[in-house]
Amino acid sequence: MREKLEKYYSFVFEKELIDEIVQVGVYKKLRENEILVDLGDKMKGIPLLLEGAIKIVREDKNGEEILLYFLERGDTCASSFASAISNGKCGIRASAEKESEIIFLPKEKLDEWMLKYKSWRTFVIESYNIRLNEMMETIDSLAFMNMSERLYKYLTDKAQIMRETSLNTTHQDIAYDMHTSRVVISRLLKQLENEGKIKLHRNKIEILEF
Amino acid sequence: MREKLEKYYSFVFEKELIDEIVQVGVYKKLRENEILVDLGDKMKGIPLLLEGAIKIVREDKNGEEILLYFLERGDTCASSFASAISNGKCGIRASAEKESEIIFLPKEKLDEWMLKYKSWRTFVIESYNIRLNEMMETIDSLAFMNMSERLYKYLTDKAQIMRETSLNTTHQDIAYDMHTSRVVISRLLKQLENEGKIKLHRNKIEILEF
DNA sequence: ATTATTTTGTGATTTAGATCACTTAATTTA
DNA sequence: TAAATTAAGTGATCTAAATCACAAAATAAT
Repeated sequence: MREKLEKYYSFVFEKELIDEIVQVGVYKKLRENEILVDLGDKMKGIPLLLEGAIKIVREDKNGEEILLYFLERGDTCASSFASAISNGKCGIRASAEKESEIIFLPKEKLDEWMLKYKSWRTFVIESYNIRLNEMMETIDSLAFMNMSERLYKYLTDKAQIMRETSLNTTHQDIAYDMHTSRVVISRLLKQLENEGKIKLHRNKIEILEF
Repeated sequence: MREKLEKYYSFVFEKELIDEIVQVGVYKKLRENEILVDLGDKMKGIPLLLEGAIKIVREDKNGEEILLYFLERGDTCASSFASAISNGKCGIRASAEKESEIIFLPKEKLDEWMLKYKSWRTFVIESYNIRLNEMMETIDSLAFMNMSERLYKYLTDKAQIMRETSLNTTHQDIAYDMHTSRVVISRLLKQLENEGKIKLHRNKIEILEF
């Protein structure tokens, strides 16, 4: 734990803060598709992502969902932070897109560290900013882009996060994330393949052009 | 200034913090439609809203825009905070939806107060949370609602923020905010009128049902 | 190997919303 | 008061995406 923490966070946190995190943080390994936070959960702390990729989705009353963004190593879940601090409920679901490793930080420390460590304050504010910007990007795609553009962005974004040039996914899964139908995705994917941007396989999409 | 500050913020901030705000804050009155923050601006501080209503919109490269949310008294602009702290650019435009009063807080104090005042920390985190939640609501509308539902939500939300049951606006203005066309808005408004939810006038929409 | 299941492909149809083109009504300006 | 401008109404057409209804592969289960 300390090793990875230092690898990804030593340029973010002071040494003393890293020491504290090692002391109070709870290491957890998430298997693929494991749910980390569910709708309406009250958070007892926040996760610090060491390795892997976490998908954050929003769900409406009819159980339909839409992808908000992905988290990767170095990220934390701003929504959890919010929920942890204010004892409120979390309006999102977070699930591991692949095997991931996190450190769970107890909420008692969150405010304490705000006083003690400048790097923690910066990290928290930075995290919120990144998240706000991600949300704006999501709004941009929904408001200004057509399905084909959104789809291509989804594929390249996800590939980036997963650190792979191929995605192991089905058309139906993409449709869920983008809140549309499988038929639409299948047709647009075929179109992107004809344009030479991707190559389709069963359960797998190769991205040829970024 | 002190008077309004105490009226709306005395339950939020400690007395000492209010004193400091009075000392370093710059009071500003915004006339209707005045632009407070524009796309790409670097913020030298953040606005604290005393009175009025501020509209926050996002614009894409083609100059098309979409409403993100409104701010009302007691709110601050989280995007500005982000931008001010990190010296980055602001990805939004903020304009006064009606005559408003703000206090401009210099960015030098933002981090200093994080150390000194628990209430300031809470306020900053709370503001971010509120904004994240607003953004999620915006995403919900875009992803899950049809135009008619979005329109009705827009009207009732805006009326709430403006503290009026009638809105002085044109169909075209609504169309800009919702990133659609005037024709679509006109037809849906007529429909809502037929359903008895609103009453249409020239340059004015009465909301009959909330 | 045969059957069942999952994933993908594809035609046909429908629909919300976009776009075009123009009219009518209200308000402002000259 | 007449002309110009701005706001709103409305028919016609178009299109992206949704929906329905299957067929055809690929893979997994028996």
